Amino acid sequence: MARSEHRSGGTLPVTPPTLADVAERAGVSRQTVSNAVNNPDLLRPDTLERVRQTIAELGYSPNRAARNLRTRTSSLIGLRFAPAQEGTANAAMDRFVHSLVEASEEVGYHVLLFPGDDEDPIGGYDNLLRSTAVDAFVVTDTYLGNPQAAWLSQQRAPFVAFGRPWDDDGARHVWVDVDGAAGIALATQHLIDRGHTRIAWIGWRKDSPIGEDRRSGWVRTMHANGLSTTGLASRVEDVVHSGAEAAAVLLDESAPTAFVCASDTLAMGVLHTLWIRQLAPGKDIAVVGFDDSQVAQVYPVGLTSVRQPLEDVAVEIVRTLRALLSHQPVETRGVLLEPTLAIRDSS
Amino acid sequence: MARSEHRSGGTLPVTPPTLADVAERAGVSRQTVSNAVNNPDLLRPDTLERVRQTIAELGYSPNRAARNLRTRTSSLIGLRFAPAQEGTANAAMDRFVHSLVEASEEVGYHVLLFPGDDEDPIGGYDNLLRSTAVDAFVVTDTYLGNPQAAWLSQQRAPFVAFGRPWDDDGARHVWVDVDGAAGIALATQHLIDRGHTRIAWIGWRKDSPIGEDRRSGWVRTMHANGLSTTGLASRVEDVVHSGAEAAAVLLDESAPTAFVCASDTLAMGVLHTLWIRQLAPGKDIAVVGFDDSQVAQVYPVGLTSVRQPLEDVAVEIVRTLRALLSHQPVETRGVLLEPTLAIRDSS
DNA sequence: CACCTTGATTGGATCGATCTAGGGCGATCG
DNA sequence: CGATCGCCCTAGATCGATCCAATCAAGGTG
Repeated sequence: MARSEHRSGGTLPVTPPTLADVAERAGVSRQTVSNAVNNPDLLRPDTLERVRQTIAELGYSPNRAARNLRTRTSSLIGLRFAPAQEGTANAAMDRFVHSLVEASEEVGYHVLLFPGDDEDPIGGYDNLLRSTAVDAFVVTDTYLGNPQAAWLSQQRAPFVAFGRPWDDDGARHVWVDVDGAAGIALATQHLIDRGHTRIAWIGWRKDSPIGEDRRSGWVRTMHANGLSTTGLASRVEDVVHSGAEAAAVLLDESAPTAFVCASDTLAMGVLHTLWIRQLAPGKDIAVVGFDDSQVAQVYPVGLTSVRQPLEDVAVEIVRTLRALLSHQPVETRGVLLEPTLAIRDSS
Repeated sequence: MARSEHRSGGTLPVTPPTLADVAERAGVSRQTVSNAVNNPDLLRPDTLERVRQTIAELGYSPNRAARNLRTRTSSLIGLRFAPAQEGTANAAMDRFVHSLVEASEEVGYHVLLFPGDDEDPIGGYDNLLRSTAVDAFVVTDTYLGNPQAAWLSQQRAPFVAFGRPWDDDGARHVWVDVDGAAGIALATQHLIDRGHTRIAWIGWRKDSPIGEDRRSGWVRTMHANGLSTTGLASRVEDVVHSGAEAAAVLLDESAPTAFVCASDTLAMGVLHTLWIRQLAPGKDIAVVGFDDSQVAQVYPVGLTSVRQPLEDVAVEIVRTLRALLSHQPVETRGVLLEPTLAIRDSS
């Protein structure tokens, strides 16, 4: 069975070299080459060296499809990719995806993106699962009572969620999340340390568990420092002008000297109100946002913001996925990571 | 050869049904089932119906790995994913990736992300190519004289670039790009229509071909309207404070009434200077940015910005990729798309 | 009626890797 | 000294789909 000749180090041959090519050239069997790649310990050192050299000469790399077929794995992690919403400052996805790609690469996995369809939220998952196109999923939107986590659990599909199963106590899946309350507590304490006592909260509507969680960090820290929260909180939609309006009302009614916000979007609204009223952020009134978005970073004054450790989240998720996929017992059902505070001139 | 029974519509079976399972149950050969999936026209209508029903009953979906192995394709498009740089407003990647994922899905492709390594820019490409893990690539960073495009061309690897081969006239690859000059021309004309005559340009350093291209749109439009550009241009680094400094200098020396910037990042710098000088954006001085980033959208005043038609870019790229992969002759080597202007209160 | 064409379907071979069982060989042991 | 063990390696079978060549039935032609 003569194969086309392979040029070494030049352009890619029309058909890349196969395991059999390497085996023939190195004078060993196919299985030995396979072992050289996957179980080097099984080979005698000199054989290993010889095979490795041949692999290098031919520029051989195992054919993914063949390997996937035989091992019933794909080394792919599926991720439904939703873009940042227009008109908001929410930019977590971008950084998270990058972190996930990096962390996956470290352990030999790649990230496969697929689009989301709000009308058929599990369609994309189902297709990939049925065709065994991916080994596992990372689910990022567990908060809205989405059926994905439950559905995947039911299918026995391996997945890790970024986000706690807020509304489902019975959820049995594994998750990684960032402690938003701790982040807001950090921000609140930071403001208190700067001498503020009347610190207002502008958060999301009450039906958002994430929003309520973050809010609790503010309440907790205020009370722990003997400060009152009455009349200092507002719950609105996550859009700029809502933040602006809320800030205006709070300034009029309660005269706070600082604002802690559930998002950078809301913080931008606060900054807008300050600008209108000729109040200097950071000097007259302090403002803190959440997510350390690009907006927070490039806003002229610099917006202090709670920064999620997305790199660590990604690493933790990949670590957990590996454990799941190798059928090791996963010790903890959930992991909660601590955010940090990116301090800028607005506080 | 008895197989485990498959429950219909319940949890996924331990091993999903195969083509052979469907064939046996429908009382036809494997090839007929394959044809029902891939070449329905070959089947007699009643046979097709019967096979389709069986496929539905079993919840059969072709195994990707097997198909990939046999057809030597993967239906995957590789994309090197670099996150937005911290401290800039550049957010094109996020939206572009989403558009690409959507456009790919439409034609049965998925997007595979892999990390970039500045020290070994072709490493990721090489691995995926050798292991035939992807069918093609989308290359997004052609501008920096990166060796990727040339290397991929040499390897005969199918790819489409998002971005013109600025510095390589001999480049023979296919590309899709957005006409930045036209976008800036649009912005400039918009300002002229508003009555501005002294319109300043703040762009990137001269060694950026993209920056020079965008600048040419400003020059062209100014001259076409009989307006002078002398003393009204500045070239700086793409960071906020450089934009702020440039704006300050220009205001002092040339008293422009409007600024057109090569990026939203620079525009934010301009807005900062205006804020310091108590000048109202949109009233006293007009400002236009580039990229329609989240920053432009949530900045309190609302930053007018040139918006790249990334959805169209993605569609065009996928269309071109399909042509490449089906070995159809690609009629045009490059496609240039027109941006639009997102008009907000800053102008 | 023999011969050819067309349409619908089939069975074996194949893609390139890994799994499984087993073979060769030298070292160790009773 | 033969049996046994472990190490290193090999050959055939296999994963699940598609390619290819061949078969069969039905219809048209001379």
